[in-house]
Order: sequence, then C-alpha cells, then structure tokens
Amino acid sequence: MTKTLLLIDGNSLAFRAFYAMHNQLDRMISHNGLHTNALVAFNNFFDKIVDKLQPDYALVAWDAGKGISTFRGKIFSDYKGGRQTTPPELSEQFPYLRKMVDLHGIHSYELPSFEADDIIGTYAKKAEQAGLLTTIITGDRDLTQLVSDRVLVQVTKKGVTDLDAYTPDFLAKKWAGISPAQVIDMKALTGDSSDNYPGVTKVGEKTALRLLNKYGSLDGIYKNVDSMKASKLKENLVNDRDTAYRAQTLATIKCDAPVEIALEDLVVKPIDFQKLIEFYEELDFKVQLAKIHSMQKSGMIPENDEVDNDHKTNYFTELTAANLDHLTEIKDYLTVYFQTDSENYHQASILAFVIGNEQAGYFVSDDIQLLNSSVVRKLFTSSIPKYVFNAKELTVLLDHLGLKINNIQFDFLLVSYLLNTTDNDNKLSTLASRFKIYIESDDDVFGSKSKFKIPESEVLFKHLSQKASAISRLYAPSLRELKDNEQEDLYYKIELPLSDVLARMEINGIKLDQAELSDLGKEFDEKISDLEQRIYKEAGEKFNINSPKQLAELLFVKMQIPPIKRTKTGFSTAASVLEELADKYPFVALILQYRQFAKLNSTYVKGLLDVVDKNDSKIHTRYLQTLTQTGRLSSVDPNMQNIPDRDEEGKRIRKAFVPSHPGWQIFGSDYSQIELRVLAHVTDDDNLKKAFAEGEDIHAATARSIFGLDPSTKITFEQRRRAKAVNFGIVYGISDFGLAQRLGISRQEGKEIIETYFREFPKVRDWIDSIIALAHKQGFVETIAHRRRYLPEIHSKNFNLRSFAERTATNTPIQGSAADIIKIAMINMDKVLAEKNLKSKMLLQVHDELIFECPPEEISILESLVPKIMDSAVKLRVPLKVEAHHGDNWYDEK
DNA sequence: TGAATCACG
DNA sequence: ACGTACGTGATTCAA
Repeated sequence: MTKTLLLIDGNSLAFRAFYAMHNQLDRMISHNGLHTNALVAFNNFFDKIVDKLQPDYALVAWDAGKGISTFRGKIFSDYKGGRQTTPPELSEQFPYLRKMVDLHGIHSYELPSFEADDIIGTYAKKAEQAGLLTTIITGDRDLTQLVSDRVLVQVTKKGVTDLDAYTPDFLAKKWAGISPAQVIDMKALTGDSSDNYPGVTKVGEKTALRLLNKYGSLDGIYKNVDSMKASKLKENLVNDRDTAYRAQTLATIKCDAPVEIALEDLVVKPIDFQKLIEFYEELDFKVQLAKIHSMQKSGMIPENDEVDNDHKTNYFTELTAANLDHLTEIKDYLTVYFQTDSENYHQASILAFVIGNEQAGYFVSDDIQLLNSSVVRKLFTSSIPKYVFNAKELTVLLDHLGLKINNIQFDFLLVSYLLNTTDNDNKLSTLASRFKIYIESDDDVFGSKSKFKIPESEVLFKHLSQKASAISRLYAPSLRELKDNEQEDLYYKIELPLSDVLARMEINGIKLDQAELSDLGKEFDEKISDLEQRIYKEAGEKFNINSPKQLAELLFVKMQIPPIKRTKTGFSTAASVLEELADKYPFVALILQYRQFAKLNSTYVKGLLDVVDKNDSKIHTRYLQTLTQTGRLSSVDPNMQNIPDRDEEGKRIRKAFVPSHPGWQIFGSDYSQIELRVLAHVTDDDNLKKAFAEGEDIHAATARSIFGLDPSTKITFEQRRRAKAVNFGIVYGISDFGLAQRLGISRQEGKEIIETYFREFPKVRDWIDSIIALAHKQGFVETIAHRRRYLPEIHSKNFNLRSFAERTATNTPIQGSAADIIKIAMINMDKVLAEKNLKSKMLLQVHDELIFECPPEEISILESLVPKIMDSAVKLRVPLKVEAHHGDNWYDEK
C-alpha cells in the first residue's frame, strides 16, 4: 500500500471554522470563559478527515506571524495589508487548537518568516519525491498550484465540511483548461485582493484566462507583448510588467522552505485518550466526551483506567422467574427504568425494564409478566426510595400494567430541568454528561427515529443497565446542586408531586364527542370547497392556496398589489397583511376565510380525530414538564393548550369536549390577570398594588394613569385598548417601537406613553432596571419559587442577542412565577379532591386555568372550593382573583 | 429540515 | 446605531 500524507492549513481552517459558527459565538463559551465555536467546528472536521483518510503521516501548518515578518513582506511591504485583525474571540482559541491537534497525535508546525502555504508546499514536494500520496486541506485556492497526480488539494467551499477535490482534471474543468503551474501566473496577472497585492491593471479572471490560453504563461505573454496590436490591455501589460512579476513571486508557494522535521517523523501517533478527555472536559465538549465514552464501551478504543474506575464493569443479571428472590437483597434505594419503543408512552410498548441499585446490581428483562410477581409488586409499593428518569412516564406505563409505585424520591429528568433549562433535550445520555457521566445515547443504540430498530437483547440489556447505573450515581451530585441553588422546595414540594398529578390527569384524559366533531368537520369541508371555487374564479386560475409562495406570486406579482411586509424568503401573506388588503381587494377576504377554516379542519378536526384513543374515545395529551424555559407546562400529542377560543367559528371545536359520564359537567376556573398581579407583587409598586387591592379593571386603571384621567371620567374603548397593549408590553419587555407598531401610532408617541407609564408606576421601572442588572451580575434570574433561567446571552456583544436576554430577564420571573402559582394550586387541588372523596376530576391545565369534569351534585362544591384553592396557593402583596364557570361541554363552560 | 402561518396563554 | 414584546405546538409547503 502506498503511504499517505495529510497536510492541513491550520490558519485557513481555523478562520473558516470560526465564521462557520459565528452565529453561535456567544452561546459557545466554556466554564472558563473561553469561546469554543472554532474549536468545536475545527475538532469535528478534523476528526472526520483523519477518520476518513487514515493517513500514515500528517501535519498541521500554521502561519508564524504578521505579513511583514515573512519573506513576502520584505518583497512587498503592504502584503496582506488592510486585512482585518484577527478577532480576539478567535485569537484566544489558537493555543487550544494547536493543543487539540497535538492530542490527536499529529504535529503542529510553523516556521518564522514563512507562511503555512510554504510549509505545506515543501512537505508536499518531499512527499512527491518519496512516492507518497498527499492530501492538502485548505480554504485557500492558491494551493491548487501544487496539484499533481500524487497531490490532491481539497478546498473548503461553504463552511468547513463542504469540499472541492482538486485534481489536475478538476482544476482544468473549473478554470477553463488551466494547469497547476498556470495558477501562479493567473495570480500574477489578476493580483490577489485578499492578500492585498495588485496584478496588471484591469485584468480580471476572464482576461487572464484568455491570455494564458493563448500564450501559455506569463513569460509567454511578455515574449509576445510587442507583437500585440495596440490596445488598452497591451498598454497596461507593458506598464505593469514589474508589478506582474512581483505578484508572480508573491503567489509562488515556496517548496524549499528550511523545515526541520523529517518527513518520516510526521508519522501519526496513537491518540492519548486520557489526555484528550481531560482537554475536552476543560472545554466542556460534551458530545465529544460522550463519543469517546461510547467508543470505549463498545471496545473500539481502549478503556480508560482512571475515568469511571468503579463502573468499568457495569454488570447486570437477567431477571427470570427463578432468580426473582435476588430482588429482596435490594436495600437503601431502588432504581427503576422502563424502555419503550416510542416517545408517546400512552400508546408505547415496553421493550424491557431494569431494576436494581449499585450495591445489589441491576436486573434486566424483557419479560413484562415478571413485573406482576408479588416480589416486584412488593418492592414497588414498599417505602424504599425509588430513583427514576421521568417519573410521569413510569407512572403511566405502570398504570397500563395495573401496577403502582410508591415513594419516588429522585427523578433525574426533573432535577436536571430545575438545575438548568437551557439546551435540555430531555435525554438521559445528554443530561448525565453534565455530571461527567457518559452513557450511550438511545440514538446510538436504537438508531434515529425514522430507522428505529430494536437491538439484540444482550445489547439492549447492557444499555439499560448503563442507564440505571447512571441514574443511581447521579442522585448525589445532582441533589447536591439542587441544595446549593436553594431549589429543594421547588423540587420536593412542587415539581415532584406535580408529576404524579399530571400523570393522573393524562391517564384520565378528556372525552371527545367524535360524531359532533365529524359533523363540524363536514360543515367546514363544505365551506372550504365553496371558498376554494370562488377564489379560483376570482384569481382566474387554480393554485395551491395553502402555499404562501404561490399566494404571494398571485397577489404581489400577477395582480400587482403593493406588498406590505417581507419575510426572509419573499413577500409576507400573513393575516395581518391580508387584513390590511381586504378592504381594497374583497377577494383577499376570501383567502382569510379559507385560511381560517383550513386551519380549523386540519389541526383541530382531523388532527384531534387522528389522536383520539379509539378504546375510550378520549384525548390523552402529554404534558411536557421539563421543556419550557420559564417553568410553564407544554402539551403535545395533541396540544390541548391551544384549542380555539378567540373566534366563534373556532370556539365551536370546544363543543366536542364533553364530560366522560352522562349528566356530568365541564367546570373551568381561571386566574384573572395573574401576570400583572405577579408584576405588582415583585415590583411592590404602590399604584399597581392599589389598583388590584381596590378590585379595579386593571387596563382601565392603567388608562387613567397614563392618560391622566380622573376617577369620574369614563374610559373609552380605545383608551382601554391602548392601556392593555401597554400592560402586555411591560410584561414582555417593552420598546417604544414595538408599542407604536402594535397601536399604529408614531414611535415618539409610543415613547411618551412608556415614559408616562414609568412616571405613574415608578417601582416597575426600578424593578426592571434591577432585574436586568441582577441578570448581568449572576447570569440567571429566578421566580418566586426559585425556578432558574440562565441567560448566557446577556453578556453578548451582539445588541440583538443581549437585548433579547434582557427582555427575558424581565419576562421570565413574571411568567415563571405565574407558572409556579398554578402548579401549587394543582397540587393542593388534587389533594383536597382526594381528601373530600370527590368524584370530580382535574382534566386540563391551560397556563392560567384549570378544567375539571364533575357530577352535577359537586358543582356547588367546586364553585367555592376551586377558586379558594387557586387564590390561596401563594400569598402575594396583591390578592389573586379567580373566576369559575361550568356547562355541558367545554364550549358552554364560559 | 426550515420557514411560514396560525392556534393558545 | 443596532431592531424591535414573552412562552408554546401542529400543519403545510418546498427545498
């Protein structure tokens, strides 16, 4: 086999890597404050290349210093002049880039007064003479002058991973028949703007190619220049002769630089994984660490002695009917994990399970029947603390088997969410890596979603025992951190009990009247096809009304309607735009109607009928308890938190949500203005507190304050509307522009309104200022229940990112505290329903409201009980107000 | 897979 | 001077 050499232009690649991930600059900072964007991109690319080529020899060449100190700088003092200085965020990464290369067993090399190109050229020549095959990786096309049968030059196109492979043939194809040697003369004629040296005046790529094709080389051109017929070009060639030859020298890569390392010493050394792991840990390279760990586990690379010493032999036993007794040896705590075949645990199958602990070991099986044994049932219901990952999922799965589990004390999913919501993908492998515990990812074991495959049981069981062991070992360090953050109450008193409440709400589900919904769907279908016909007729052609692109083409190109707003990709056809056009172009109103019914039909009629449980005719949503950045819940499969309510047509969907027992009622209860009450509480503003204390309509009260109206004046609709927009703006992190936009007023007017607001509610401004200052200082903000949100971008130099972080710094304590409050209310509500032996069931939570189903005789009980529980969930500096309604279905509950 | 749109608080 | 209000999920189209 011919030996191979890999040569990499380090500087060029580092720049590419840096700018390829420039948008991530402020997010990718290690715990030491080092930017890591270029390091990550470089490292991934580097791994990929080395992995693919498996070179025998390799070298990464770096530029020694500034242009002036190289021999090219001596020839032309302005060489590389006018270049932007390297951003400090990249400079600081260079020493680490070199270390990274070094730890990969590959030489880094630089030579005073020479550039990386020259080092590469020199070694490429040496390798060619020695009969090696060389691959050069660079972002600089100059290096294509080195291309030959034995030297391949790969030039990055976009970013770092997309490469053009230059062979002599490819070069000729790319540049109209040019040869590698002619690349230099091209540069001589055209100059190089990025290196800041000129060629011949007015000669660009096209002219240069033509000249070279005719005369072969720069020398050839000048040999024949006298016989050319008189032209501006000839004049320029003659005048710029010296410049051209100087450019030729500058463009020529030195192939005889005095390099000191012998070719054979560039041999690639084996990677020292111990050191590489330490390096990655220093840089917080979670993904790379996980990769190394999984390679070690699968035996692809040697296992590391010093890391994870205790758990190298992650043993497990297959649980059978014969060895069930072994389970009685489990003391202290019990880790439980169920592996399903899909995300939606309401309909998933259990593939296998694992139970055990670090002392007694782990027992794994795919025989689900074993769970029904008295040994297991006893263990699950015993008072032994249980450690799990996703208590809610486990509770639902067990419920399907008719089983229960008691005393879940540790849910690592919940704990990691409380510790840090950012970059939480809800996966055990990633969350564990934050604590330097590395296990294989589900994607690695089962394949990604579309290609889900169950591995052989040995592999599956081993994976499960790894997961269980990780959960056990995560208990101490993660709870330690919870305590340091003063988040124990948030965990033990709110999130953990809530997960059980949510599990039972999901299991109970809400009944869907499928016939009612189908009938509504038929009605919508007719409206849609009618509108469709009328739209085609008016448009004079058929087109896909659902395609914003085709619609924009029709409206703004064919019909020549002046566009109002742009999107990234073209003209916007959003409802706000169409509404503005509808008066002048009645046809546009048809499109708005079409959109409305199409949305209702696809998302709410078809969508809901698709996911209804055919066995009990119920909708079992899943609440995601560990997803939002603020502490709210979210709801999926289906989303029960965005069922239409604002327009009459959409609202009718709610008629299909009915009680699950005949004669029962749907009962709903919602907080009134909870976020503004939280605002009054956290700011302690007297004016705001007074308005709530006196039970005023808060938007009207705000209108009085900001428009200077005395208490006897009647507030107009418009005044109240504006005040309402201001109140929303305050909660969201207001800007004069944003307010002006929304109210259709000038920016100046917007600004004045905001200033008046802050004069009237001075402590609101004080609080906003102080919470932003606090966020800058500590890097996170908190809710009343000590829920945290980290805001790394608050330190960004990018105005947009920083401003966004500042707005979230004000919004999150408000939205998040409101979420805390309703969560507490839900736990209390659940408890009191049980204590009073009521049949009523809590079904849904929609951020500030709770929906129940109840027998008629409990209506009056709920009417006093639910508002009482909700408004007493926490004690704020203002009262909480709750309103309650009931009806035969969710539509009539209002 | 991302963008656009629109449903909710 | 910067761009321009917070938090979500589902569907559809078009690469």
